[in-house]
Amino acid sequence: MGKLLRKFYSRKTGIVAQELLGKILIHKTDEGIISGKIVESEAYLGQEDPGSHAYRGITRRNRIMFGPAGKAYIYLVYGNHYCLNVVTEKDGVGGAVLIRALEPKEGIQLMKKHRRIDGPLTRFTNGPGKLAEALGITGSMNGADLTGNNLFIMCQIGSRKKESSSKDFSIISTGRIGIRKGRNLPYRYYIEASKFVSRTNGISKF
DNA sequence: AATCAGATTTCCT
DNA sequence: GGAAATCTGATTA
Repeated sequence: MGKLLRKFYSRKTGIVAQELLGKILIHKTDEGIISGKIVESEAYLGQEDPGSHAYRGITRRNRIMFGPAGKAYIYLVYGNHYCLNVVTEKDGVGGAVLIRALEPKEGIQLMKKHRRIDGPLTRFTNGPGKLAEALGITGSMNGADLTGNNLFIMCQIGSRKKESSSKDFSIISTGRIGIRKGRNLPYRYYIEASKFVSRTNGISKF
């Protein structure tokens, strides 16, 4: 039940992506705490991964990916949605994990307000753009330090068991969603049987 | 299931 | 200058 430290993030992107499943993402806002369990993630590697923003080296947009691990890499996609990634790997190496879906925990009312919707809880944060909006995350937070006190990730919310590392779920891996190059690499991971993932029908159509 | 508008930045030519 | 972009919600059939 501790906050994840830089040591956790500063490893291979694929490992971090899988180990983030089941962890709790927390955003402390002026209005209150908003949090959820990470149930879906995608690994985006460095220069060797054609699907990654880092593929062509450092640019103005992706420079955060090449910096120290444990920072937030946030960008605007398709003109209207923000995506939250956590930077991985050693300083100087490109890599990040896209957080694709959460299971809402705290701040449900705030999520509802931010998203301006009602309806089933399973649709509050089942997509990268949705969860960023629900948590109040915008591009102005690009580069935020996840080892700080406003936006961070924890092992568990007050669990009495000394669960340590015993995962109580299986991980499914598929191709990544919404990209063209490198789409068949199995770098998307999600918790089997979770009702809060963005989609369960495996690899998206070609 | 399939299509489409929305809306804006980034990066390559 | 222009294509492409780690998406979502609504509409059509």
